[in-house]
Amino acid sequence: MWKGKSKAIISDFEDIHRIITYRHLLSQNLGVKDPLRVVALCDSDAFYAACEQVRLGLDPALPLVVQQWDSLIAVNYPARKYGITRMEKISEAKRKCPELVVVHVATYKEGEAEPSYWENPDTLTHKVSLDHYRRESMKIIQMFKDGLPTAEIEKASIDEAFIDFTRPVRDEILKRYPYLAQVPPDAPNGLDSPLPPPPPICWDNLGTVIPAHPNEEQLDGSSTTEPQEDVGASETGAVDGDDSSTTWHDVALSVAAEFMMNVRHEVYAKLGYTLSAGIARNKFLAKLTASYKKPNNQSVLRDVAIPNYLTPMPFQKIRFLGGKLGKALAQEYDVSTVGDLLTISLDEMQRKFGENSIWVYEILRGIDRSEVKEKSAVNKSMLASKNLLHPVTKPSQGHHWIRVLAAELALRLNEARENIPALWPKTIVLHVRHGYDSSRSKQAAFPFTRNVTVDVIAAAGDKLWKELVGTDSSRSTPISITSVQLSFTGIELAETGQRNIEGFLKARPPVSGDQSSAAAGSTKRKRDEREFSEPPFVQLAAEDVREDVKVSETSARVETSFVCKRCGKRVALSDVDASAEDAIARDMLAALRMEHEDFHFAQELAGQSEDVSAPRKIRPSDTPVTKRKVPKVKEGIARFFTQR
DNA sequence: GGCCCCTAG
DNA sequence: GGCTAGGGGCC
Repeated sequence: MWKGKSKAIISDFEDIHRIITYRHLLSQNLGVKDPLRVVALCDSDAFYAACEQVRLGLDPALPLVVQQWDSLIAVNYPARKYGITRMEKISEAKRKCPELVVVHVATYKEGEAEPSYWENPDTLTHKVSLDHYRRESMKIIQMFKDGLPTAEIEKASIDEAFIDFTRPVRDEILKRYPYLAQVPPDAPNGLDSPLPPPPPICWDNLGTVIPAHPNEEQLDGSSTTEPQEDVGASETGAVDGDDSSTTWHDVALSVAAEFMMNVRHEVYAKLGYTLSAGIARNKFLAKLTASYKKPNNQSVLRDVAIPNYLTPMPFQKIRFLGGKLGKALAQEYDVSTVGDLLTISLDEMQRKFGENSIWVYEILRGIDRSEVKEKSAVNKSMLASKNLLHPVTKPSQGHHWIRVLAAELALRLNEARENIPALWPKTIVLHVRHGYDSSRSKQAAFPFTRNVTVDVIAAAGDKLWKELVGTDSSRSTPISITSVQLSFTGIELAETGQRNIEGFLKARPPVSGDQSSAAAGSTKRKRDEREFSEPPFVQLAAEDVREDVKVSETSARVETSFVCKRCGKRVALSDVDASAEDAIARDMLAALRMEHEDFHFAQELAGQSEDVSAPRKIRPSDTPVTKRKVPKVKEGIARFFTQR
């Protein structure tokens, strides 16, 4: 029906045949409209597997997989030669390749300070940790930034980044071809005159150039095999027979390819990771181009090659069309390739799929206006989750997993704070999945605390848990919880009173009862190692876990209040909180103590005398999830400081 | 701001 | 399939 249109009509891709003028070249800020725009997508090959191979100092040629419980989460290329894929059982993979190197991903274990590599982690007691990969990822991104100081770099995921080469490439072109900097006096239209013909391009060692006309005979001599391990490559990155098709945009692509090649080599030399890259005129094409040839390769998509590259492409391979939208398109028109969809008019598409489908319409024609923009160095959210093979059936069993997840979040947040001390997660969210389908979540404001401990996080998590699933006594019907997720969202720099906050975070709080060290001047003291590296799990050890089971009438009631050594006041949990189960009440009291100390400390930093006002009962973590007015961000922080 | 859904690696 | 992350819609 819609099929049969096998050949793209060149006019569908008109946008790519723009004449490049002096004005284009000499303008600095044309943004996504820049006809010389060059974007790359660079990703790491089988990243998790590569991380383990590098970490263990193994030969990269060995077949290696990363295991997570019974399945695989990464398969390196040597292992793929045996037909091993992800989504496969370990036993199956080993059968296919007996000498397979199998590395289990690092896990946290109860009672341990940090994640580590265990022989036989137990899914009942461990949770996996991807920390090592996150750190390695940051190293690679940092090398991109160092090696390409004028390029825009956007980390797109743990193993890939977009790089906008437009600026460095323009600079380089002007350097190599200085005559372009001046509009010749005899140019017919001044700045709007076309640039002179571009020089011929030698694509050797710049990667694989995707042929413009794949069916035609290709030239020899422009072979573009990789210098690194890619000896077997027979790809001939043939340029079209006649050089007349070469444009200045091709020159730009070739310069970018040169830069990309250099950076990839640097990363390999310094970190040991092989990368694949795609270089094209925009993000979407760069992404599609990167997959042209892997691993350890880079490919270049010239503008002339766009129509024939795109037309036969199954559109569900395109970013954002891989899901429901792509499926809906395929079903609506009973088609599968980009070429098939080119016959659908914009009107038609918008009628069926809404205004926004202009985006799809353009993408199919190689147009993508999205910008490469640097993401802030810090993640906006932090999630720790655990699927439960043995579903939780009683609300009281939740506390244990909340603690485990809280411990991971504490570790990760404090690690992030080593670089950026004023990092503050504004909200904490608990997701709980019941059975297979339904999943619900609750969130609450997270207190701004100097020392984010497991206790503080777990106390907040417990509260959310109570609202989400209730308590043993409040529930008569059995439950079946198959997954628990605890996350921070809205992680940002605490922006108000920056200096105060810095001081607040850096200095060690006065130890209760230790009056001598209570002076605010103690900031000069070396940062106590314990402040950030105190293993959150230490407190989660045996007695705490045991506490879960021995909630009996006979055991003495846990403390629900404490007397502050500094102000002499008794600070108590609210009645509701105090009535919680022991283990939970304990967390909440610990959190309260933390906040109370913060209060004193902040007061001192602000230079107040101690006796002016006894700290009121501070209860940020007490903030209910709904209804009650949550204080504005600034007030939240400002509460800790008096104005000067 | 709170909660849900979609997408992707 | 498990563990993350980001963005958008809707009230």
